Amino acid sequence: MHITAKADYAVRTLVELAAVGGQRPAKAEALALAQGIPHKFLESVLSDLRRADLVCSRRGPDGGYWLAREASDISVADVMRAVEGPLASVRGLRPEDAEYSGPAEPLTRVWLAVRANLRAVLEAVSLADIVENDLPDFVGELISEPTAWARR
Amino acid sequence: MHITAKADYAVRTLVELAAVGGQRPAKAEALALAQGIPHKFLESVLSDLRRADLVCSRRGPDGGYWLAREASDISVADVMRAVEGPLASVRGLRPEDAEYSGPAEPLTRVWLAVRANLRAVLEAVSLADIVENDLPDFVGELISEPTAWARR
DNA sequence: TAATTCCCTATTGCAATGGTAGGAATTGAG
DNA sequence: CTCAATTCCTACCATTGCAATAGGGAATTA
Repeated sequence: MHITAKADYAVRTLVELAAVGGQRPAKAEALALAQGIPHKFLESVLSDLRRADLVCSRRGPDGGYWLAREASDISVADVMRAVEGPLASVRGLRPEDAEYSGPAEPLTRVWLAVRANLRAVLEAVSLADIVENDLPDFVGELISEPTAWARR
Repeated sequence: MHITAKADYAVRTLVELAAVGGQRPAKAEALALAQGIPHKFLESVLSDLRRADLVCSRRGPDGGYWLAREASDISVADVMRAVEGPLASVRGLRPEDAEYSGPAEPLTRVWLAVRANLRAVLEAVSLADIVENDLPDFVGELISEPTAWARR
């Protein structure tokens, strides 16, 4: 799984938005500066996020962006799906649509399990969890095992 | 996470190899036909697998490919790492090398948890498990939950 | 020596990735 | 009404990866 720059930027930007709170709109330029993201590139990310109804925006002086929902109601999975497509795909198809013949037939279930385990993390973690630095317990348990840090 | 054609082909081919058993070498052409894979493309996949010491090969009439190890000793993770790089990366970096500042700091741990959960499936399933259609119990449990099939 | 098969290098078409540039549309302040 | 700030839109660009194809060289066996 490759987390692209776009997805990474999107999550970081929304976390930043969640951190500053929704009182006054935050400007793209300020967000870009805060997270070290190229300003014009971030603008295209933000427009994806707006089209996915994750942020609202206003133009003009005192314009900017703010979260469309509460930070606790936006998961990392929501963000990733907004900027990339589905979380998991096999040769461009959804895992359940990948069909196999012969001895490879059980493979579909392997890909489904992969997606389920991906979702288990990405859907469980909200922007609020990140801002408050209070990730779900099972996340901490997952990475406390030494194998989680093995480089391989 | 996108499972590329190359990775998909690699797993299916090795499963096919595991199914026919290691008595006589299997020819690339036959493997390609059995799994519906373009022959010349499969050859390049097989050469990746050979360089990763997952298969052995011999030329000439009665040449072909066979598994370098027992099917129970090769995991899906092994195969995917042989043809794509590391299982998980963030903007080209390993998750533990992705550094964040400010409120996004906990993100590193989220990516580590994602990788850990990916590995949990891919390292646990061996080629033998697939051929025998006897996947680990927790895989069955993962996909028995209805949310595993939600399209979203 | 001939047939078979793997092995290696090169090339191709296409889409995705990660940006950059410029200007039009909207908004608020004076 | 006008000006400045800001988002919004379209287009462009360079590099890389993806999925494949083509052709021939090297090894192996009969």
